[in-house]
Amino acid sequence: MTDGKAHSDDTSSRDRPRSRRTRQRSVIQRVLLEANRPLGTQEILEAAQAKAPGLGIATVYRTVHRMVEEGRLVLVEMPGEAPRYEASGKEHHHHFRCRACDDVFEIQGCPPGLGNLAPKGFRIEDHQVVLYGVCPPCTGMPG
Amino acid sequence: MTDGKAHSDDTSSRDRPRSRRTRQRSVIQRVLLEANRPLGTQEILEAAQAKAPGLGIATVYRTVHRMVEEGRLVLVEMPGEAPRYEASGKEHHHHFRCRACDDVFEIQGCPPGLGNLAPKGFRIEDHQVVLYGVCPPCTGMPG
DNA sequence: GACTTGACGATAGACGAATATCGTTTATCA
DNA sequence: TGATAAACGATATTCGTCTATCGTCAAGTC
Repeated sequence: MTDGKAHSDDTSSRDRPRSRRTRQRSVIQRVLLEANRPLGTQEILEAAQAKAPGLGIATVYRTVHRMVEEGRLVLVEMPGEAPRYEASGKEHHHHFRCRACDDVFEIQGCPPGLGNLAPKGFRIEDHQVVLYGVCPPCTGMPG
Repeated sequence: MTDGKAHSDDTSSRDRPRSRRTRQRSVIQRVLLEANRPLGTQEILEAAQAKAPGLGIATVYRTVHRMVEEGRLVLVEMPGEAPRYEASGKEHHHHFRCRACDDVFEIQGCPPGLGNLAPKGFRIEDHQVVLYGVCPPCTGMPG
């Protein structure tokens, strides 16, 4: 290691000042961890403002970045759209995007045979599957 | 039809002025149609400038948009990246993105069972698969 | 309660991508 | 070949997202 002195006892929190539990931060964290789907910054802002009026967009970005660094949140990118964030630690899964409400949902499971798709010579390290359609609420179905 | 008078003989070219065959346009079209992979605007610009020095980025955007409208090009979006474009009319396929050179390649075939992934109530209309890894040239392999 | 400083909200600025503008060039056709 | 306007290159402007700044607020601590 090159830097990281003082109270550095963990690689992932090198010399960051001690963090405080503020109302805004708790609300944003709760919103993200309780949502069972990835949220964008604007969604986070609106959901959080319902519980903490006046909360600003800068705080959303600050908190989200911090949580990503801490490993509590993962970045979810959908083609052609702004980043979303979801709680980390979940099982391997993919996403479904509703074309009616634009929400993104988690889809458990993974299609087999993905590793055999690419021709010889390609080294496959990872993959991402995105399903598009209409979610249950938007089809009028209960669930 | 509501508008479209004069020389309108095709729905897809309603009242657009007659197009001209210019050097720039031919070069851009050739670059795109001969590439066997989706290209971004910057890639298109650089490849086209090799054959038509001085060609500007505005012309790339103009030509690409026109070709998309004409149905000769389709938009290819990868998560978290700027749009790419590829020749249309190809069979259903997906893409592989090399993490070494950032190029995107076409992958024929499609994993089975994608329609069964989503839970009951979700109506699946479409899907997209993205593979990540290292392409043959970047692994040092011939092809 | 008072002090220290991390965190806040507001907002200006940065940034990359895309579009609009405009004077010049040139494809097309009589 | 000359007239017309489509297309061009350069570049200013816009746009959405994200970051930096800064004065104020308040969490944590003694």
